[in-house]
Amino acid sequence: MKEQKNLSRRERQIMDIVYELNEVTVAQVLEKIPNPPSYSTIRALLRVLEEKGHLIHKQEGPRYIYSPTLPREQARQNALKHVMRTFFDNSTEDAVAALLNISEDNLSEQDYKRLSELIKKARSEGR
Amino acid sequence: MKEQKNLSRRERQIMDIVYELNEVTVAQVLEKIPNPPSYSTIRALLRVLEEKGHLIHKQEGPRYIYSPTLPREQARQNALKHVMRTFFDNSTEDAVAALLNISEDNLSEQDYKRLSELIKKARSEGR
DNA sequence: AACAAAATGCTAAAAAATTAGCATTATTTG
DNA sequence: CAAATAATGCTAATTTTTTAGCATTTTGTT
Repeated sequence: MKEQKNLSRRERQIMDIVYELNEVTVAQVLEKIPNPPSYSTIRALLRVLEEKGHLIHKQEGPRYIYSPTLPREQARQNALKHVMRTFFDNSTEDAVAALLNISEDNLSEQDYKRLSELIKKARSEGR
Repeated sequence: MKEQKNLSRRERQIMDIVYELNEVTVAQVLEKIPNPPSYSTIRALLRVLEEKGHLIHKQEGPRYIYSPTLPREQARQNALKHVMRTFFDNSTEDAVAALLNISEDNLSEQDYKRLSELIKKARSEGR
């Protein structure tokens, strides 16, 4: 039950891409990396990640499609928790405030309404 | 204006500790690491991080005290943005929902009230 | 069916990260 | 103030990561 704290730099970069896209081919990973190494390199890393148990692949036509073994929901929870502890002293309020701050330009009246609903709901369910 | 995407495994681990504690000594870092390497090793890594511009140190009595060059507020924003993109498709709503989900057991009536306030405030300021 | 294109299998080398030891200097304490 | 403690300076070696090349196999196309 231990987490993927043990990822090297490139490995983490690739895992992030995998979680962003949910499923990836070698070519997709290559595209997503700014100054990418060779195709070979990506393959090697995906293979390593699979060996370590972080990815699985299925064959789809001519190519492999990789996806994470740890479901996105769990991975995102872990990620959030980590950020909460590292940067927000586990303060939900501070974290939400920062989220709103980041997003405010893109939020509609509708969105705010939904957010209020979320809190109302959590409040009632929480006790 | 580029970020600390280029941290190795240990480097990131150490930077996280630095951000969690705001200021650190070698000994503190050592304590915070589960299966820690030697004192020497931590020192070497802190030195590297300083060379790379991620940390600065001041002398305090007999020892160095390291702190991040990038202010916590900025670092936390970057971290949140990254999590948002990687795991939440940049959906503020989903992210807030996940935050509430993680925290719900620890939130008081008071806390919910404050969260509601936050949203109300953002809503009015947002336009 | 044959050829071209694109994928994987396997292997090995270069680069980077991680580690620790010894010497030296500063600080605390009895 | 002398000894012990605890810190840094410097250096070097091991391990891990990162990289890429060549061979082979599979797929798509004419």
